[in-house]
Amino acid sequence: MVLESYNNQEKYLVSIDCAIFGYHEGELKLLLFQREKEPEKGKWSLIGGWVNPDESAETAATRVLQRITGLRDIFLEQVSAFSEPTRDPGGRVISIVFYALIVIDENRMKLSSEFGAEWWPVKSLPTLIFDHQQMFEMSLERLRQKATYHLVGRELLPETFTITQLRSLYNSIFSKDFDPGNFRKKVLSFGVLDRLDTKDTSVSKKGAFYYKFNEQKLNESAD
Amino acid sequence: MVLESYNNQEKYLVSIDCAIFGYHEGELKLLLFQREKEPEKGKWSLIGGWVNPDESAETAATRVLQRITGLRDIFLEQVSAFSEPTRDPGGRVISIVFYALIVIDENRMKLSSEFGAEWWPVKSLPTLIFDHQQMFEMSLERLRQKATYHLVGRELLPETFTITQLRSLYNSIFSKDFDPGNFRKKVLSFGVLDRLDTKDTSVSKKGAFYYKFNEQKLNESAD
DNA sequence: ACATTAAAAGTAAACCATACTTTTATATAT
DNA sequence: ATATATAAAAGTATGGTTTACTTTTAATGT
Repeated sequence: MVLESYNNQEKYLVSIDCAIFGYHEGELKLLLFQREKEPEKGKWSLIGGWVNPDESAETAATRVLQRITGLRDIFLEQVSAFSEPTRDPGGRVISIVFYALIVIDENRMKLSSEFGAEWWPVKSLPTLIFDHQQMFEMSLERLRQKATYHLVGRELLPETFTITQLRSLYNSIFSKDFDPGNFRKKVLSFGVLDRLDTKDTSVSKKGAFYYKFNEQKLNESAD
Repeated sequence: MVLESYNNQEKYLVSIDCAIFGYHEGELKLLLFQREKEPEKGKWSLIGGWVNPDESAETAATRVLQRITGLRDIFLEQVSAFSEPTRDPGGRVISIVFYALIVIDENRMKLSSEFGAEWWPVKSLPTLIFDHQQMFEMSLERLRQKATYHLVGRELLPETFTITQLRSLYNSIFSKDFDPGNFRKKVLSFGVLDRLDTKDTSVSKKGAFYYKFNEQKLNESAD
């Protein structure tokens, strides 16, 4: 806005909320906080935080994510601003929502329990506070869009993985079963995966080759 | 955000900015304001406004749009929040950006000149202030996405129109020439257009049938 | 050695996009 | 009246992609 005076205008609290997706034990999961105080005590919420004076919303989200997970370089994308005047009963707060994708790795990841955070399967979430259910739904929709045009395995799977693991990730993102043969063909046609010489024999006697993302080809094919 | 205290937190000005698209004389156009004061005097900007205490960003955008154009029920979609701390040299302002689609109709539309507003072809825009160029680019990208999966004619064309007019709208949204036959086939396959008995004979001797959107079929096929 | 398992490769039909050609309707000129 | 020109509208042929399904392959454990 540029025409009217900047004085005499009401100011508002601005926060970020973040739908953190991870993939674990064959399921897409969402990281949630349990609320410790009234109102809404016991209910669950997305991870959030304030936007500080020297931060953009993106920077604030990155900071919060790093504090919770201990991880740097997390994939992050803005979903939408939520601004209904009464959306937060505690006061007028405008929240800018992001979704994030992280590799769930208990070793590298800070214990989320220290923040009262827990992973929930997206198929059976608890009741969320305020408008957080809607925030989650919009975030999942965005993730699906992203996963349609780009391979999202690098953000959600360990460094090496089998095509079957990638497929089961996609199955759980889209809540449907992709055909194994067609999925393989499609995924390899992106031309960004390198096949390794090693195999995963834990699930099949034949064994399935491990793959990893080729960063260079990934950059070349970027958007 | 829900955990920390709401006090002791900095508050910010929150505005909306709106990329208003219209279609006129075979061209996609953007409605812009010329800035009357320093800084950036003479430069152009998107239409903007403050978010009032009793309003969501969507409500604020609708109000501003109605004030500028005199029109109700304008199609409006949120694009993104822009929140770089220094994006506005006049102060910390977080702006939520929308794009809107309107039918340019001099009769029904309030003279935009009273606000110093002018229609600019998107192919030759003037220099825009602040981050408004980026706002425009993201808005156009969203419009293209929308137009890919939905027919956007109803929001941008008069009530009745020929397939050729619709095609030339799409040509100008995507800056390319769609094949007449294929475009017709594709567009009619959506199944939301009704052919009228009247024809436009101003451009061809054979004449081209007028079409209009069938609201019911449009609702049934919605998303 | 053989049965078993799931990966991996292969196939055939259906579907859709694209480039291009032909037909049609009609105002205007002859 | 008839011919001509114009662009709409319809049609066609090709190539690529998606989808459902089948066959082959590699490796393990009995």
